[in-house]
Amino acid sequence: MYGIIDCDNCYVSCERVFRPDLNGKPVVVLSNNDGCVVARSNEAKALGIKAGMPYFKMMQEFKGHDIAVFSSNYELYGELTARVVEIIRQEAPAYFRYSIDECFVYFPLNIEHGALNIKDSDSQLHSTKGGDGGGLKIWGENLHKRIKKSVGMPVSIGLAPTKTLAKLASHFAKKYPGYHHCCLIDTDEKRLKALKLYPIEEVWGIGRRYAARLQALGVTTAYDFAQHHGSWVRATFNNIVIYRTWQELNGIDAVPNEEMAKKKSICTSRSFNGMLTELDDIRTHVANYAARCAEKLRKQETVASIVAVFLNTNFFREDLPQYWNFQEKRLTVGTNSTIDIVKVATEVLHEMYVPGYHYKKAGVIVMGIGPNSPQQLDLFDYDAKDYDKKKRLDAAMDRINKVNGTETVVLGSQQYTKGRGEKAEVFANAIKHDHKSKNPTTRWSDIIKLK
DNA sequence: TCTGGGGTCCTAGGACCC
DNA sequence: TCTGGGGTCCTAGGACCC
Repeated sequence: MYGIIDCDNCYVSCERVFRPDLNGKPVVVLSNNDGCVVARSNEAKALGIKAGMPYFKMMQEFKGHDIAVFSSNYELYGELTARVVEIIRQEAPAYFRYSIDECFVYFPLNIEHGALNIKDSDSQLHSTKGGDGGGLKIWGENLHKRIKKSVGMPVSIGLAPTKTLAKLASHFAKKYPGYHHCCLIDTDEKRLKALKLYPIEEVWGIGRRYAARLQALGVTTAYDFAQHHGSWVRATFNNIVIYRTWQELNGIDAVPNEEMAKKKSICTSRSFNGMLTELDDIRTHVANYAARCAEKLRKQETVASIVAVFLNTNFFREDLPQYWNFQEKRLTVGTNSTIDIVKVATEVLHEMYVPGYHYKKAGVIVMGIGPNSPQQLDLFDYDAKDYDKKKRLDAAMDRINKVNGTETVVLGSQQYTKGRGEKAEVFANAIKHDHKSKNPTTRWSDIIKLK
């Protein structure tokens, strides 16, 4: 049996942990640069605010409504969701984190004759008879209570024989209060009932394209899809991924369980606050993206041998000339040194920058990722002394930035110079975030004071 | 004026190896 | 007229996820 624990309106719920006065009120959280709506409370959804809606349009359309608005605060969301995962780790026999707000759990159970036979004696579950899986249902309800009480995060829990069915169950847990935040699918009867109530376009693994094709073929619910023969699915789509989804809806465990321990590519990109025309300004941003990529590489103990940069103008501005480019550079030796990656990324940027355009966004992608030890070195061009020096420098920077806060020390090329005599700014300030909350769980200066 | 930022997997086709 | 039988690696494009 699988379970999925899904944080309800995750970012909004994080903000509400320290703003309980906002419970019951419409709340939205914005993307970087306060661009789009990325999270909405149920009240905001009920008003008709759509996901991905540009913030300025929301302000026009919902003028006069009392909507609480937050810039995204990933430091806070990362910390609170880590607490949720820690509780899951304590309560579940096996788990893997799927995204910032979702976590799968796994129970080594067999369903036979409608009863749950618990094989894992260490688990806190109790065997049940009669096919209603009462033990698991109670486990889920208790997990919800514990997370709500200890972290303040409301979660929805779905439990079923496959991950796709568990995701489906969690939607019912969210939608109907009668489930007490936990929905269990442990019989064929419940499975078929759930499938009939579930629109095909909301099935995990069915995106916009497949949904449109299926609907054109007369498939409107998960049930319609599951009822087709497997051979029909294979013949129609000739695609193993959608076939696995079909299997999972029919109760066959088919989607692989891998948790991506190490990223195979790492990307850091941002839209600029406004538009930039000068190479020097863009270079500072790219240096920061590159430095972040290097940090991420070191954190997962890997090196990269390809550094790529992309740069583009503002696609929404049809009145301006458009430019888009992507270029990469391959290195003989993989690296995770901030100095190396910033240097290469800057060189690539120089090659692709064309004056005269209004640039809106850039990004750095590192690829060709491999372990940092043992590492393949260059036979002819290897300076061991330099390599060790950079390694020690990076380690020192990481340590200082961890203890004293991000960007306490950065390379000179990462500093934004405002003008003569003015203090240079750091990366975090280059992004617009007019409605950002504080970080009471990670910064002493923001700690909550009780009266 | 203002429009996010990350990732993964699969497949087909081409280049190359013996 | 007839033109082998295995492989690997890489890339681009298309789909999906949060």
